[in-house]
Amino acid sequence: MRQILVTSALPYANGHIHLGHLVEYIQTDIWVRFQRLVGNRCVFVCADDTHGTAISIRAKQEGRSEEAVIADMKAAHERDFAGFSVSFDNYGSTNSPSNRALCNELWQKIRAAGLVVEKSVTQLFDPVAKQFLADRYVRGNCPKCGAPDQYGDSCDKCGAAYSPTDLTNPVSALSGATPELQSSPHWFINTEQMHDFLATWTRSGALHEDVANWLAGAFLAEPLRDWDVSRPAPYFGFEIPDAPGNYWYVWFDAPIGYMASTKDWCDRVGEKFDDWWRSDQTEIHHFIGKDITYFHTLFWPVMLKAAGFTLPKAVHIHGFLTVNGEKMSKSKGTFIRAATYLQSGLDPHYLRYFYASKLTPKLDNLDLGLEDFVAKVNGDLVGKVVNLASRTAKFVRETGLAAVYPDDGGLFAEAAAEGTAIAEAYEACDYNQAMRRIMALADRANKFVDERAPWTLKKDPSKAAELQQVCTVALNLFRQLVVYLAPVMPRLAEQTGELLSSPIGSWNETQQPLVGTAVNEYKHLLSRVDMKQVEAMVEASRESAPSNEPAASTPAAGGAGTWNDDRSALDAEPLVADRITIDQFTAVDLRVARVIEAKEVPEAKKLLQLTLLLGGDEKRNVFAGIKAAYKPEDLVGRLVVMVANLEPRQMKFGLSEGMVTAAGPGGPEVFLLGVDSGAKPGQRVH
RNA sequence: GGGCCAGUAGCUCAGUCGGUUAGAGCAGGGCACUCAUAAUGCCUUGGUCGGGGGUUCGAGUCCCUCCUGGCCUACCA
Repeated sequence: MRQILVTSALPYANGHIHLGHLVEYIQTDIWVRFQRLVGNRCVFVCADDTHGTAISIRAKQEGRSEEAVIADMKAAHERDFAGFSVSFDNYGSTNSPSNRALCNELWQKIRAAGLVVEKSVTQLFDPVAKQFLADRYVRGNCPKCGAPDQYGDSCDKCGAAYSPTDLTNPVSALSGATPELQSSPHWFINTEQMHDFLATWTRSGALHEDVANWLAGAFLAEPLRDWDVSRPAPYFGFEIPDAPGNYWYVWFDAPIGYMASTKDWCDRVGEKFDDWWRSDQTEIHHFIGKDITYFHTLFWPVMLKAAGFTLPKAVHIHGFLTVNGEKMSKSKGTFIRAATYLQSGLDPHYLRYFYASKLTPKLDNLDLGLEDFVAKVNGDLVGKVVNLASRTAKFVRETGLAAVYPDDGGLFAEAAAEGTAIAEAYEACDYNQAMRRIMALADRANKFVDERAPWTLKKDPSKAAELQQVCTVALNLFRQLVVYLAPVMPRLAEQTGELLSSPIGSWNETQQPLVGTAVNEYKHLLSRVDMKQVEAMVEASRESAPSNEPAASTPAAGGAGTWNDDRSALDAEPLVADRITIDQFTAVDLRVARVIEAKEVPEAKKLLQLTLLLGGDEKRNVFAGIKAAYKPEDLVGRLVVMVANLEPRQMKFGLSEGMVTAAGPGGPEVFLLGVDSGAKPGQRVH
């Protein structure tokens, strides 16, 4: 029996769980349930990731404490996970006493190992908010192209990367004050000392070959840079004991949260922590998304190694979720929260099955095609698997299963033998292959029922024994499939246990037929999905109507009159605290303009070239970064709002004489400002 | 610009070490069945394996090159 500790990445306490997150939790939970089913000791822990600047800012905006914010989010996360049958043994928080204690312990050991170095860092400091500013909380003019209101790390307009101290006219997004340069001590972990260890560990089999190759090329080919793990006060996190006024950076304490959650579980159930994190007997498996690969494959192993803990046996990395082949989109309604799915009435296990049918050990993105989803659930689960019980159970309602397992031509034995390959596929996270094999078995079982036609036997009382035999075989083949599917469809396994009067609790039950038990009345085990349910869920997730349609015509799931507007957009671009005068506003000459020409700029990735008419022959040539969101032909003729007195800017493709106004985060999600009908080109916006 | 990955049927994808006539599921077409949730079974249409070149007795598979898409990285506006 193996002893296995499994983690999923800690969701950040600043947002709700959505279908993208669920890829990971479902992938992990299936693996965990599989391990338990085959008889391994498998403990699954997770926690909320609670620290960092984003939480503080949100708390401030909402006028309550950080603790209050994270408590609410934790409760919401746990509800969502429970709704999708994610079977954590413990769900903790990085803001816990156990995590603080473990952070201290690791820190001391990493220091003792000689890996900690102190260096002075010069950063922008907000004199009003009295804190240092992370890159994204500094806005200013791009040092390269001069574009206004850019983040401190890179420019949306020209893509230039720079440091926040390079911005011209920098402004704090927190207070609107002009930040000042200020130095402060920071503590770093010198990962370069562990270079050789990492070179070996990344090739130890813990990582997919592609990942090891990427690390070798992108990081390990040259000396590793020191990793800055401290932040000066104020910061929502744990204060570093031997560096008062400084806090551990969220990515230092977050992975330690895996350990803290394990510790909490140990304390609760009477286990020893060292058996799980300081033991050769325990395999540690992390499941993560590819976006956080290097934290888990470089820094984390270094921390564990330096502090003398067990290294991960494997880090399983998955890709991102797309919906209908595209990035999840709030405007298209494909940014679907876990809670919205649950409220829609769709069975959460359907999503588990769908993800399982798509998941492989590769890092590829996974697409949730909504039509595909409906077809798979209805075709595979209802049409093939559950159909076996549905078409035979009632014939043995009175007799129960035969006392001796009849001759089935070797079907059960063949399917039992297939168990090895299915188990290997689960173990390797190749659920796609496991599902394919299971469905192939379902096909064979349905064929058997078709050939033996129990409905014909039913008509001839002298064939009652044969009828019972045929149904005993069919129901055993069904039950075998359900056991194979149990890691994915735990609820179905329970229901099947009730139907056949014998609970399912072990993988071994696929190897031995069930005989002589009572068969209870058949009730639908799963119901078909109607595309309309899915469409309703998408509608409930849609945040802003794509056209001028009033939002009120599409009430959200919460009922009429609710608009379901969360604050995610605000969080992405915090309100500017700095007030302006009316004069400053009127300095911006906003005008209604008609797009009279729009064309592609072939060499440009993001730009369209627009000719805007302000009336008469007053025209402006404007380059707009909206190529991913609009087609030129859809723009010609429409009215937009432009900044008419913006300093003209020489761009690679020509002179840009203004700017069209739009909302949205960028890329395909750009929404041009329009005006209500009646407005005329040239009119000023007041 | 540099690097990495991918491209196989309408869709989603298998395809081992280079080895027979390139497979599956879904979708499409036909037939059967009527127990089952319009479920199931049988038959069937559909591919220049992104293009081109090369190595080889033999290439979806190996090499070169080009095209397309994605990711990483650098730069330009």
